[in-house]
Amino acid sequence: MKRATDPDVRLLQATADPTRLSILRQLSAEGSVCACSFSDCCGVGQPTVSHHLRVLREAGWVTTERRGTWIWYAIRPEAVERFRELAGEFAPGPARPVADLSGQARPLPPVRPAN
Amino acid sequence: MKRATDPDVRLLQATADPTRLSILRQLSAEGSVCACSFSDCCGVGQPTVSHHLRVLREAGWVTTERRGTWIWYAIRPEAVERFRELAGEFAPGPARPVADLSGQARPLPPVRPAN
DNA sequence: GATAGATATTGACAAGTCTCGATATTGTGG
DNA sequence: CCACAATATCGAGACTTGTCAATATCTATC
Repeated sequence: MKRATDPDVRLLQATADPTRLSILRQLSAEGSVCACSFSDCCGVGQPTVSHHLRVLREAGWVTTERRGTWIWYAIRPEAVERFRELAGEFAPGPARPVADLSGQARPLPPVRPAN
Repeated sequence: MKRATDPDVRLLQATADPTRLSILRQLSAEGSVCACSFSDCCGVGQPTVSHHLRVLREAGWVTTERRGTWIWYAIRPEAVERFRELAGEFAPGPARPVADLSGQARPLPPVRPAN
């Protein structure tokens, strides 16, 4: 997989892992969570948790706040907002052209017929 | 990456690629698109497009309809719905506990203090 | 049936990802 | 300064993914 440069792809890529999805869900439910709380919830070791938290941070999903020895993670509202914009972008498509063309022997040729 | 079994993760994983995101956007904009239209829009070869369309199909994102020699792809409404549910699940967190604890010398110990 | 066009599959390779053990870093308290 | 706890980084191994060239499959038309 080529490393994604598009911020949207990075945001999506960061959600596309079971461990990170669990982390995001826990953060969504509890608001702010100490890094140490993830170690067992996800069934992976501490370095792995740290790695996933870094991925989430670099994708813009979370912020950190150091408090003494431990570090609290929280979801960034901007990330949630952007993700919802993406969700709003996706649609089954306008006016279902397939149905519109069902009476014809063949649909209209595609925008760019071939290569 | 261990192959994802969770349907939600598969749905998210399918979006986490530049080519597939382009495909989903084009489908969202145009409704139903012939497979041959993707070859050039994404700057990849025909087998690669076919591969990505398969990933999207197996993740539940798209359906296909054969019409003569070519095949039309369209986004499944169920996928959009599920994706939006996921988007609604994510939140910056309830009541911002971090701020609530800012006056204390130390925050309350995490739910599960350590390993 | 033979031919041509559109799409799918196969096989291979480079590159990325997830995971862990070991180690380094940072902050706290004696 | 020293020991301890929490977190991050490093290096390596197993696995997955994206891409392509070559080939196969399927459909329409002659």
